[in-house]
Amino acid sequence: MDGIEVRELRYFVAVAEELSFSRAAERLGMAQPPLSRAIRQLERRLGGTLFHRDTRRVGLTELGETLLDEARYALDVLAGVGRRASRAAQDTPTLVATAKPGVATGMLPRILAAYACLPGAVPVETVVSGYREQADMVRDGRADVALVSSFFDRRGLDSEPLTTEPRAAALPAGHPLARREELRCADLHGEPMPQWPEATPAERAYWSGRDHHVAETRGRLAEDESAEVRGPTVSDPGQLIEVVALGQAVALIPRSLADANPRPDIVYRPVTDASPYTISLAWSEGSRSPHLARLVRAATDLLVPTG
Amino acid sequence: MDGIEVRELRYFVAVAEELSFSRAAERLGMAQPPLSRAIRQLERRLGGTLFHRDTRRVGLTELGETLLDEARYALDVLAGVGRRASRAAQDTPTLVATAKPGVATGMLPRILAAYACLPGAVPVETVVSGYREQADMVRDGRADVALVSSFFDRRGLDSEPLTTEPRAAALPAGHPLARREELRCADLHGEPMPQWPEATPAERAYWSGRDHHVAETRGRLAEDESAEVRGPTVSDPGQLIEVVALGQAVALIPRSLADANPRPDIVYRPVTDASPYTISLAWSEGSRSPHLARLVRAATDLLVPTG
DNA sequence: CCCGTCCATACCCGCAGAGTATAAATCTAG
DNA sequence: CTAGATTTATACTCTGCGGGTATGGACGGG
Repeated sequence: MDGIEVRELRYFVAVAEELSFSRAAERLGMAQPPLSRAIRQLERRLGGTLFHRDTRRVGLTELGETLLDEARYALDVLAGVGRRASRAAQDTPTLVATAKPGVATGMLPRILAAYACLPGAVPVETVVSGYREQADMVRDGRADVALVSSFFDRRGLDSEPLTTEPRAAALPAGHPLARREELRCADLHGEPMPQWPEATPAERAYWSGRDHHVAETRGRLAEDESAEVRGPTVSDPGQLIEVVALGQAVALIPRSLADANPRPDIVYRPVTDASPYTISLAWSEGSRSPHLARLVRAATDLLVPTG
Repeated sequence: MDGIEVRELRYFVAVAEELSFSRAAERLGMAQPPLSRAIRQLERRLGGTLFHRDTRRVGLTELGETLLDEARYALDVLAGVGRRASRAAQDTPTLVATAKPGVATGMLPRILAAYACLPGAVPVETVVSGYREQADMVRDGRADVALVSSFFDRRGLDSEPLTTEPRAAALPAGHPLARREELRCADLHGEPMPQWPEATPAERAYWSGRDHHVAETRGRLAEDESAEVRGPTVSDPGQLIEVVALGQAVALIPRSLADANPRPDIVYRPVTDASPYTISLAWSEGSRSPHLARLVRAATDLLVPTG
């Protein structure tokens, strides 16, 4: 009846990810029998089974699925507490900021410069993060703040929008839609759209113009599964531009990305009803550092002139 | 270097709350020496001291203060995972909804009735919660959804606004400000305002009209410490009305509360620039139960007609 | 049909965490 | 100023639990 053990959660996540007790045990650096016992113990404590085991294959039950999600979340929170506390214990307090390479790169130095001018500013370290990794880095304490772009997973984070801009369609030069001056989301629905690897359904909806601006506020619960024509997979904006130029896809991109890539073989057309592209500053809900608060204040004062 | 132990967090919170190792040990049902050791070990792991101890008095260091906050949050998350998982393991899935007695009471039955009509609806249990306790109940898994009113601590919760209404000033009948038709927040700043017990700074700012609608979006970081005249302490809306009627204070209340209490000895005047009073449905970010999602959908469809 | 693979069971061990006794330190009372 | 009370820190012991090893048993592949 006493609270759950983190150790058990870690074990459970490992088994759920490997779908094998022996592989999970190896990954955890332990033997398999104690792992089995620990999972059994967790199941007894919860009063339900987490895995189907037919001595050959291991699969998650429905209960296991939901616990997996919750367990990951809880472990992130816990790791974040530990990391932030460790860093706060150092005698010279420091902030860590992160941003993905690309669109938002220019913004971070300006924010940090503005912050550095404030009295009592502490040193800020900048680290680059992989695509869509920023939110995780903030959640688990590897970073204090991140520049994130819509769409991102808001769980566990507070955020403040900094800039917002309309989105445009990037079309190969000869494309029929290029003749029109303005487009709407529905016009793009039959077209092949570039795919981002490991994108969530909500992210796919946003980048294909099917999110109906619901995704912005409560993405996890929103679902729009209307059929989508999937184009080639791309993993950075440069690839995306190339794919469009080759006529393999049509993309819905932020205006600034269009402006940064003027090319004769691509035409950009505003998409009037697409939800806008927003860059936000995000930080952990768990953290109440005054230094962090000042950095956030500096960023909003700089980019969202009060009015 | 390995992640933090929950046991350590529990111990730390106990000591931080009791500000005494021996009392904390008693509360935890253990002896005092192992507690001291555990805290020392935690301090070594973090690389900083958490308590000032002069063998007579124990006090939190700055690091301790921030860790206390984070630790409470993390423990809530963990407890929530455990409770939700235990409940999900029962063969008959159930949802638990909570609301404070008072303003929002009438709304919950309507939501639940609308939900109950849906196919596949599961039984919903209703529990009442103390004032401002709803968010905690959702965080630590005692409830799945809560009707919460601005202002509340959003950490760890997703929420969806259901209704929003302007706020008005409640003034004793003979009050000078009662002569004017409309007021602004600044007009109230010199007046004594009722105090809610254990209110956070952000809550005090909201109820005294000093939040500048910043509190709505990022309350934790907002601070407005301009001097406030504190009136008598009240713990429910009925008391608040009485206190105003007796001429002991002036209050900033939601319009519906004013409408529900027409009295000859109180006059209500709209406060045009006060941030509105919002009732939201809140649930844990950690949870992805489809039943919960349907309940949320039912509530929003009922109260926020799509348009 | 046999062998390999993978999970479960049985049993043992070591250590971390908890208890007891006690010292050291500081405040209070008189 | 001193004696007692209170509270944290130290020293030592012990026990329970988490982990390891060996092995059994079930299923699938060849």
